[in-house]
Amino acid sequence: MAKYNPQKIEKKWQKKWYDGSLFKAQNPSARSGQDSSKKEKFYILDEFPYPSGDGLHIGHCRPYIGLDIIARKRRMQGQNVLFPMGWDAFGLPTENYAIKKGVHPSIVTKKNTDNFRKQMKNLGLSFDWSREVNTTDPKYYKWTQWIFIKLFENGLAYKDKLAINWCPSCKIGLANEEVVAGNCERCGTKVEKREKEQWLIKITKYADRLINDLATVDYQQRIKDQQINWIGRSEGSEIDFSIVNSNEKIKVFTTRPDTLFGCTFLVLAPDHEILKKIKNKIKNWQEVEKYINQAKNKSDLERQENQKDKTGIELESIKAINPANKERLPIFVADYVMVNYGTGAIMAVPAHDQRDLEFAKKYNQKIIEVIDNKKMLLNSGEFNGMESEKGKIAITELVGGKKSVNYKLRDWVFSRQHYWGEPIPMINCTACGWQTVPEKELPVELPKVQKYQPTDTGESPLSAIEKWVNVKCPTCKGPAKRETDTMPNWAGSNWYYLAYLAADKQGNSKFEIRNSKLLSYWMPVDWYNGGMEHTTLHLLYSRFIFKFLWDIGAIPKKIGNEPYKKRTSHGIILAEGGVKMSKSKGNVINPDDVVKNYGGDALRVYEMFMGPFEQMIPWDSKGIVGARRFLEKIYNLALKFQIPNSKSQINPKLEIQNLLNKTIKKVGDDIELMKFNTAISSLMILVNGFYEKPQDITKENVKNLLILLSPFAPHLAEELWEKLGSKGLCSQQKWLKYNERLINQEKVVFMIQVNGKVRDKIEVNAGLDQSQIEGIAQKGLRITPWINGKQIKKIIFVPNKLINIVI
RNA sequence: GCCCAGGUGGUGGAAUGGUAUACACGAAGGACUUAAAAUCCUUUGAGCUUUUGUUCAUGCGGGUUCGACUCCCGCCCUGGGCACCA
Repeated sequence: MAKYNPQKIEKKWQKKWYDGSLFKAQNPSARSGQDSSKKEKFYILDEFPYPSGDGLHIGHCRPYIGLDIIARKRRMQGQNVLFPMGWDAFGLPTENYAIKKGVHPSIVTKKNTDNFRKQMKNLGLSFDWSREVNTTDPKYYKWTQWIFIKLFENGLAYKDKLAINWCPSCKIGLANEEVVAGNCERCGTKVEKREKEQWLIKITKYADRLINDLATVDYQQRIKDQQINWIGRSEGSEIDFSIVNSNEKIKVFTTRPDTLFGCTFLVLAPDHEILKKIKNKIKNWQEVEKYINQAKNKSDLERQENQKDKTGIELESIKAINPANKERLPIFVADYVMVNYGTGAIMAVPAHDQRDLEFAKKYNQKIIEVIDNKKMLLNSGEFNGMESEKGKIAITELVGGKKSVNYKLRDWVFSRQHYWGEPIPMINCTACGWQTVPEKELPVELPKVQKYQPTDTGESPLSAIEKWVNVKCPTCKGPAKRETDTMPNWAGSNWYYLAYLAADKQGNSKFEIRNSKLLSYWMPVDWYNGGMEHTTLHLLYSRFIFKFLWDIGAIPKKIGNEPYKKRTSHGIILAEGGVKMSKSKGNVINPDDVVKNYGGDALRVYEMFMGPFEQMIPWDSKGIVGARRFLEKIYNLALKFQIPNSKSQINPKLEIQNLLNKTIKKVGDDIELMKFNTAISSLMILVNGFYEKPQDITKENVKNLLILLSPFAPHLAEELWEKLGSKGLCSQQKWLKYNERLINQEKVVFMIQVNGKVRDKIEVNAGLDQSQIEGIAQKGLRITPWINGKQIKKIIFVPNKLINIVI
């Protein structure tokens, strides 16, 4: 008997599938002529990877395989499936490699994407390769630039000088999102603060919509929670505090205006602008200034470390007035108050705020309780006895404050001082100011440079190319200069799900983001899967950009303003022992090796079987052996039916039918729930069942097994389908429907419990009623000792399942 | 500190109110073999028991229920996210 040889089988079928464009999604125009059956569209998407030089990671494979299973099943169910793949190819590692080796980044990118594509094909992933996109292709980034222009035209892109997070190693400005615990997300170097002119995008303007519209989409709750948390909306009041003998006022933001009577001092952030205005009135200004300078030099990390030991300094000879009770309040400067949140000043209520309490104790400030344990106000003048929740409005009104909303979300820093990114399509004219590059001149292509490394001054390497930098102002034709900063990695991934709709390897130049026919047909994405680490970055950014495009009419209104109908997340794969895989630890598993040793199908089955899809899970080099064994078992089973005269039996055995129908239901349901591990387990049970009753199974049974197997191990299914002499391709067969009648067994095992403990089991015909079961149950020899001489209080009956005698 | 997800055999895990430990890995014993690998068969939560059985066990402590891994309350621990956010 021939042996299962995945290496040979897999190459053969991959060639058939990809050469035959089997997974090509049909655009509406192409369909109208020939396909009158009107298939339902299904757009399923996984995040496109950054094509690094290390090649495909074993962890990448898990989401791709999972979604491939869903895509393959939906195709078999007759849907017009769009399952595309592309490359998010701008980025630092490629640039760093280019700097080191002196090779142009586009050549490195080409090499890497070729490798990724090959690796993906080795897994039999059913991507529509005719729609492959690459963010570094000028035809692609023309539209990334176009979106920027639209943002600028609509007042959502602006330039501002601000203290940015600066990585001294990468020589690059970082968004808040790219700073992890005070360090650069990429290289781990301690981040510094540096003032720089930067482009910013007003994502904060969309903060409320980004929260509220989550109610309209089907995202895993943990994803919604994390986004809401990140945006950090909090409602409160803004209240003005006058300063004695001054016209200046200190505005504070508080979520607890009900505690205003308990406010015993104010605290300003060290860089609060009012300090400059009132410094003449501050007796100890020299000391205060010294404190301010110290605070400025503290890094974010140092501030975090000093959380418990709060420092501050009182402004001597100056007092504020509590607008509620007219008490005179001391004013402090302390670095536990942030300048960029709220108003940069707080009213301290030490009785009801932990941080204020710590500070008050250290600097001997009064502590006044204003809320009792029944959440009623006290020590609050006319408001005593009022519910604190009502007091929020009442006290805000009393002092002439107004309702206010604050967010943790910041505007999005959009400038990078690097070569390998999309040039920002802006021109600065001394006479006219910032101008957009005219649309017909897009894309602004990256010019060729000699050196790719960023400059020590922090300017982009593009700034050195005078010929490119100096241009005519599009408005007045006077001398002007191009923007030399490039866009962050996130720019190209903002809209890539739209790029797949029109992308076509041959006709890429005709690519048009505003194709309403394609948008109307394909959007929104029906199912989007990606990593949890992108929840607050890419996922939020791309939702924002889609809403913006919708607002300006680039997206047909009827589609709605959410790009993704459903969002799921996969868990990462850890190394054996539960630690992260990393090159430095030498514990990285290479998918190429696994494919070589066990086959692509075995890798697919193992990665899906290893545990719940959304859960983090360690790799187990022994686990893959089980997957391989399972496939060999199927191979050997199916070969028995190669004998040409093996005829299908007309009346297959009922038990096998029952098992098969149960499996059809279980596999189908589980795929939709991404419970791939239990789907495979049920396939194993089916195969084990076939092995136990070889005389009862038919060729038809085995063919059904192959159809169910095909999304998981498509190569093997295809090969055996052919070997059984079946027509067509297995992956193009109709998905199986189960027969409800055949799922229900004729005989059921009935549990007999006494006081909730199982004391006996009986096999009876299905559908017996309570009195019939009671009769059988009480006669049972095993039961009698338990109920003998006892009073039966109650009998619980669950049809076809159990009877519980309570004594 | 706040938000989220978890805690089940030697291991990955299954079971969402009704037979706890499916499925797989590993281990032990056996068959085949000159031998090994592969394959196949048997056993495999712990205890008591010759068997029949029976008791205990899903992080800990309570509760609801005829019945709880599952629901509720209070803890402990692990992982992820956020964090002087007023």
